Order: sequence, then C-alpha cells, then structure tokens
Amino acid sequence: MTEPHNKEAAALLAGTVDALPAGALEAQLDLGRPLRVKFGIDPTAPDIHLGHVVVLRKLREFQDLGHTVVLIIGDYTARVGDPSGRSATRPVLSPEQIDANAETFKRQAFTVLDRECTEIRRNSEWLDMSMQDLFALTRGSTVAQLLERDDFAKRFADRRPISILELLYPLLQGYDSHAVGADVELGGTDQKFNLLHARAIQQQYGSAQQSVLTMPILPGIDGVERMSKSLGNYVAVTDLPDQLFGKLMRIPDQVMPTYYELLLGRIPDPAAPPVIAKRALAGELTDRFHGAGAGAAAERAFDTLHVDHGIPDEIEEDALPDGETIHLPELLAGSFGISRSEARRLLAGGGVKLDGAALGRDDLDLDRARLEGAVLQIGRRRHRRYV
RNA sequence: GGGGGGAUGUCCGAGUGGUUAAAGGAGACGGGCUGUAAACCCGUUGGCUCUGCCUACGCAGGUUCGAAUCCUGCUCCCCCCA
Repeated sequence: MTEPHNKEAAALLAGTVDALPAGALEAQLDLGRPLRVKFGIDPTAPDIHLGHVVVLRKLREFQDLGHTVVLIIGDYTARVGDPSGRSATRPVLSPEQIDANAETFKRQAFTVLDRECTEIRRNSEWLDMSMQDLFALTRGSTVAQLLERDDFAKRFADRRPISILELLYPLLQGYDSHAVGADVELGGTDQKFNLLHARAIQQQYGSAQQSVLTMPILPGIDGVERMSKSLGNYVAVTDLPDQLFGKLMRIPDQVMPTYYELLLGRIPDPAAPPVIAKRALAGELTDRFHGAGAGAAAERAFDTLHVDHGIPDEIEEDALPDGETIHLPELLAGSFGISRSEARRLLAGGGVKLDGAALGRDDLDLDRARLEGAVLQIGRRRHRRYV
C-alpha cells in the first residue's frame, strides 16, 4: 500500500459512518485507477436539499481526487418506491413528471458536483427487463436475507404489510450497481442495507463487488426528523437566498453543531454566541448556493424583517379593487391566498398591519385612500403593497 | 374460501343517540419575549354576506323530535385461519 493512497483514503473516509468491508476502499485506491463511484437518486420529489448535499459533498471529494461519479437517476425504481423510512405508499408519477424531475435533479446536483467527472445514467436503461431476466435476478436473493433489513424486520414483526414490490427494491438498486460497474457506492446510513445487498447482486452476476460508504443523516429544520421533502422540513438548494438564510436561522440551536459538521466540515466557533454561529452558518451556505455576497444581502434582509421589524425594500404589488371602501377580509384573502375567515381571525388577533401599525377586529372596511400606496402585512414575513 | 377489525378535521387520535365545528396531541399560523424564523409563554386553527348561517365524521339510503354515534346496502383498507 503506497503512502499517497493512504492519505487519500483517510481524506475520503473522514466524516463517513460506515466504510464496508473494512479496508476495501484502501485496496481499491491501490489499484491506481479512477474509481467509479455510484450514487442513485429517485426522481420522486424534484428538489435536492441539504440532506443530499451531505452525500454530494463526499462525492465531490472523490471527483477532486480524479474519480468518476456515476449519478443514477432512478426513473425506473421511482415506480417502485424505496420503502426506507415511512411506509406510506408513494404516489405514482407519470413518465412526464419523472422526466421533468430528472432534469431538475441533474441541474441541482451540479451545484455541488463537477460536471466533467460525472456520468449520468437512468436505470430504465437496464431495469426495463423481461420477466425471465427478473426471475434470474430474484433467484439470487432470499426472503430471509431481505427480512434482515431493519424496517422490513420491524414491519414483519408488527404484522404490518410489506409488498412484494417493496421487497424487490434492494434487488433493483443492486442490479444498478452491476449494470454500471460500480466500484464504490455512497448513501445515507439509512441506505446501508441496500448498499450492501448490491454486493450480493454483483457477486451473483460475476461483477467485482463495490465497497460501501455511508454518510450521517442530516436532521431537518425541525431538528427532529431526518431532512426530507415529504416531511416538509427541508432546505432546498434552489431556495431563494432570503428563504435559505431564514430557514437556516430557524433550526434549533442543538442541531447547529451537526449542520456545521456535515455541511461545512468543521465545528462552530466555541466563542461565538449561538445566534452569531447560526448567522455564520446561514451566510456561508447562502453564499455557496447563490454566490459570494448573497449571504450578506440575505442577512441584511433578515435583520430588516426580524430584528428591526421593518418592511422589506422589495414587495409584491397588487391592484386595489374598485370602490371607495375596501372590504379587508376579501382583499387579504385574495392577496395572500387565505380564506376570508382566516383573514378575520388574523385581524382579531392583531396579526395584520397597515404600514406597520396593527389593525383590529373591527377594521373590516377601510377607505380606499388609506390603502392606496400602503403596505399590508400579515405576521412578519408576508407583505403586499397596493397600487 | 372462511372468520374478524377498521374508514373521524392538515396528520395522529378520542368519541358509541342530545351545548359535537367534534376531547387530546402534532404540525401550521398569529401575538409576546428575544443578540435567532431557536427556546419559552399566550392565542388561533372548516367556510361565509359572522352576536348568525351553511357544510362536515368513507359513499348511498333508512330509523329517530334528534345520529359521527343505531339499521341496510356499497366502496376501500387491514388482520387471522386455510
């Protein structure tokens, strides 16, 4: 084993949870050729979020060392649905939706990955197989093996349903590895079973077996559940700068160190108060996805809104309806996409402001003159100017 | 094939004839506080022409002065035995 490869291995293993089998990656690096590093993603929900970024950053490290990333768009497996985590049945996507999502995915993945060292494949290329081929694939795996998987085992014990289709998922993902000749596969720790099962499939087909690296799971901005689109606790890489900054300011203080470690690769400044550390985190990530300076601009907007409780510079405009008096519930409902009843409740609760001054329960009808050119505001974040 | 259980508001989940727009929790939203859109505290959380009216407890009928609660049929889901 040569010295430079040891260093390379150490860098690549940093921050990973599992590297299996032990020593496999080091041996592969000693081959002295670029490795094919697989990462698969199902285009079910078309937003790459910071949870994906944890894995993507590691992939980028491989690329920076001259290895090739094979990005698999699971357009076919998306029809099956990975049963990991929640057992809710996935909605069936149309081919058009899957295509559109796949495009979005590609674009977003390159906010982190190096386009030059990335090979993109769709697993419909090889998974659209004959029944005979499927038989051949399924012959190699047993129910007992699959039931070892944590969530299957649990559901089986609880007598909750496990569909045959779901059982098939690890086989299909494994077949992907065989099809693209993967040397290494990355995923979150929740993917450990699937990643390892791929080794069995590769062996079954006489391919070289991949090594497996798992990355920690990033908690969502609720600080509790894993970050996921379906739980709504995610920060998308396409979120607008102000949104991205603001969402990151909302993470509970306890998970801040985790965010630092997984997204920035360091710990927060121990001398900094939480709010300062959180601002630094939010600013840095905003810069990363929107360019240098975006973080600072977003921070100024944040201060205006949440520290000074002021009105932002840029506000969407709406036209006032005709008439000398304006019925506020109707206006608010139309502008902010809420019901008139909700508008009344917000009014009664002091949540509606006109040019910064709170309105009350009885301010149902206002003279047009008071609204012309004025700004109506719900809470701190929603504003509309009337022209 | 046989037997059993279930479908409640954004979600989870109480409720088994009469203040039930439906307990409780979560989430969300609003207010207060704040060196954070953290934490903490308070409030709201079906719609509307809003001191009232309308629509709601899988779907369609029925019983009753009155039903989410009882009856019949239907749809869907789950479990057990084979």
